Amino acid sequence: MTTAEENYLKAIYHLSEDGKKSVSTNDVAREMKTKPASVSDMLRKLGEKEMIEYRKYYGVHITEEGKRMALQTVRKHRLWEVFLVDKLNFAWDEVHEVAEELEHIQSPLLIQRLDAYLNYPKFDPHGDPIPDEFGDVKAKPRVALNEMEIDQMGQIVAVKDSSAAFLKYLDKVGAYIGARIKVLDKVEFDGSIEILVDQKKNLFMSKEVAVNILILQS
Amino acid sequence: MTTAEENYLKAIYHLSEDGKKSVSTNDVAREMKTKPASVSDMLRKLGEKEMIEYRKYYGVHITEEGKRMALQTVRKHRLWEVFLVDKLNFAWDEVHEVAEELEHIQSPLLIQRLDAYLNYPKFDPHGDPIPDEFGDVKAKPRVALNEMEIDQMGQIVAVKDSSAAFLKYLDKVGAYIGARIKVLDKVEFDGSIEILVDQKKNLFMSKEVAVNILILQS
DNA sequence: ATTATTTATTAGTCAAGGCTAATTTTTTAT
DNA sequence: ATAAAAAATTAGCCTTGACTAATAAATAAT
Repeated sequence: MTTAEENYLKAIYHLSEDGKKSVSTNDVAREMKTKPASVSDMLRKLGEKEMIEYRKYYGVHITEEGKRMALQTVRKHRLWEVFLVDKLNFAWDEVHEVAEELEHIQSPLLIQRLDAYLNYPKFDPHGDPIPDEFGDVKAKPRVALNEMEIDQMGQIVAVKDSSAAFLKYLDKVGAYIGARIKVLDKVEFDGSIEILVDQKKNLFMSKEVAVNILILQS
Repeated sequence: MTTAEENYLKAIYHLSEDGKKSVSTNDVAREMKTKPASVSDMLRKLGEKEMIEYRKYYGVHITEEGKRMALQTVRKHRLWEVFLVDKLNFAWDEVHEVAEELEHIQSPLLIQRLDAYLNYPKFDPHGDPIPDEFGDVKAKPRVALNEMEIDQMGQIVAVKDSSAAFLKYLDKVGAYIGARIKVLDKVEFDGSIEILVDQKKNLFMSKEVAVNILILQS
């Protein structure tokens, strides 16, 4: 698998995640920032390698093998993101580009060792679950609070920014890991959000705060 | 700079290190495991970019700018090697291939952070000095004991294998960091070596031991 | 000094991955 | 049901970095 193939497969995998049965050439082109003509070519190749089922003019469907490969790449990407944030003190929103390069390093041993070194993390800094070496994802995905809709409920399970200042702020306003929350209102204009904490306390916060709070939805 | 260009430049840099004024096309081809025809092509390109001075049929000479670039790649390579050994518990002789890939990740910030995280190491696990961010190499190179010639002298400055077992062995035989040594004899057949420690104690060791002892030559 | 040999370069090809332009197929709208 | 629009594919070209075969230049040997 070349780097380009890995990237296409990952894109196709992500595009199929949202329950979509088949992914169109244009979808892939948009995601990959390439032209549809280039995509057609690559789909033919990935089809021949049986990473996808490719029926001309009808989009693609990822195969089990393709999914396995894509999940390996996703695993590597997310492990590197954890490394960058936990060990090298990158901010959670600074890591994507670099991880996009690091994920293509070919060394199963490296990933195994990295995983152990990071203490087998289950989530990346954005709250997305990290597949295990077999491509299995056990953990339920977390979502940033700002991405939730009105009336949705869940539980605060983690924060992205663990700076002292941020934790202090959370403590002050009465938000804590484990708190059950419900979205009461969202302001379209600035992305600020109002939530109900533990069915008793109303809490209004800016988008800047909300993006850093991870929710396990229920 | 592409990955290929970086690799060629690094090869040319290494080949010019041994005081050679100019490096031949064949030299580069051998080092890069490519054919001379491919090298000619790349030399023309690197010449146009003024990374090297290229006179057809007369080999190349690296420019200051080329040296600067090559040293950046060397720096990245060696920092990653330290990471792999110090943090991920790779053995010093297992890291080269992976570092060869990692060195091409493009992110100055990453390298800066990695350097800090590793505590600004001055040497890689093979004893080679790590250039600073400006390409300056202050430290004198170290050499593995097995690479020294008869009658050469120096001082033990580090070990590559820092396992308890190895350190215990060194202690037992009376070798220690700081000891002054002189090579008395080398056995061609198995690479074993006999040294004089602190001008008084003869010590015979296998190649397996010698490769793990780093000497600052004098 | 001329030939032989070695070394290096050019010419032409290939695969990967991108592109544009032209064409074909599918979908949508009348 | 057919025409128009949208989507996808093919054809043909480009660049990078390899290769082989053919040629040219430099060096070595007689």
